[in-house]
Amino acid sequence: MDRIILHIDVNNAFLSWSALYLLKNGFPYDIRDRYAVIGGDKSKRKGIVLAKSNKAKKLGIKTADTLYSAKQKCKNLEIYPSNYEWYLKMSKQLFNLLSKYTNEIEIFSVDECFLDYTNIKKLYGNEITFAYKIKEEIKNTLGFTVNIGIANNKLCAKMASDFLKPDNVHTLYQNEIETKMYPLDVGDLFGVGKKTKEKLKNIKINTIGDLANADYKTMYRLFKNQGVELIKKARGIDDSLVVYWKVEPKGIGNEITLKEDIMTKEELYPYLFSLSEHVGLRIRKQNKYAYVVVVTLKNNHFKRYNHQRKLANPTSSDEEIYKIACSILSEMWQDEPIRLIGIRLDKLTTSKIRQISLFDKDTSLNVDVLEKLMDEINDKYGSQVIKKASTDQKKLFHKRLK
DNA sequence: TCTGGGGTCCTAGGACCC
DNA sequence: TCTGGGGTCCTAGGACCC
Repeated sequence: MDRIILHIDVNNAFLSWSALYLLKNGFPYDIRDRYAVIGGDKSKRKGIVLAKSNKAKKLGIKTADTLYSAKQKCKNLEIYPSNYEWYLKMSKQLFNLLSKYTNEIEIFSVDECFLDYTNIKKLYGNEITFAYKIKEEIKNTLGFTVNIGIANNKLCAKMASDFLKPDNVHTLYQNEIETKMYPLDVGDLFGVGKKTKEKLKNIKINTIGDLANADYKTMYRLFKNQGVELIKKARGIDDSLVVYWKVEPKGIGNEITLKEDIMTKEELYPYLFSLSEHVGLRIRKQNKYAYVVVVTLKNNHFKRYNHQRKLANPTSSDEEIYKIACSILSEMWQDEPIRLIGIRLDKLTTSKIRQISLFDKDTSLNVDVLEKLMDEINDKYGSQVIKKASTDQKKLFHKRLK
């Protein structure tokens, strides 16, 4: 049976949500009807467009444009600040509304999600009718519009929700891929960014259809495995599941653009310290520890580079993170003006204990740890090593460890 | 008045072990 | 003295997404 997947995407999320916030607080008009953008703080050197109204979009203003260039495109552009706390609230309201119908929802970002309709179709009927119904429900109860894409997999549902905006429902079923998707510019394909698009255009691949029919050998030569994946995507093939349980983050990072470029290592230490506190707090909130600390720098030419260090024992301590970060910074220091600095914790684990010596007498070993240890041994030496042991043998093993 | 911050995934090369 | 390859781990960097 074909799957039915919906992708729900808030139209101009940050701008729509800010519009609602302003209206709620007595603002005289709806910024969705103006030449308006949500912008970063210029005084902090973050002057870029985060979201734009449809009117502003029509003048060619794009997300991530500098506010300067956005104003070049529209002299009387209105710029409003972002309000992340409010955005999170609105986001939560949206997902709560949708979870009335099913819990098979995958939250993809603050303003979009996938919904697996396959199993609830018998409850709610035709998916197109359902999509229109919840689109209206969202508009009437929450006050903002969404686009909904309907397809037989996540990739096509996402592509479909990107068709004509705003406030629309589109389908992109298997049998519509050639007519609806093949004519699109190859850069419109999810997963094809600026660089890949350029490379593709160089070999005369201009549309998604061109990519779908591209020569495997050529694609492999130029893009390796990614090339083969790209062809599959262009043909609308995607087997990935709607993952509706809470996804554990793989890493935790914070970075900051400095008010001015900084020339010396020593001046960066205070920033490194406060970043350590930030990521430390976040990782402890999740009861996790990190095996890897990464320091990222961006120089005044916007070149980014990073160094990392793997730890023997994972950590969640501010001081430890800070010390390691300082040491990494020294190692990577190139004596050039620095615009941005960041710390990231990677390879997260829920357990602080990594290695247990089999002959260590005073390990406070519990079953969880034993299981983890077994997993590690199995991973390393092949699954049969421990699987074959009987339960009794396992107990014996456990006892010996004690 | 130049150009954010949070992520994920992939690749390539070197070290190291068997 | 000479010569493998397979596998894993680690690091750096790149591309992409919202």
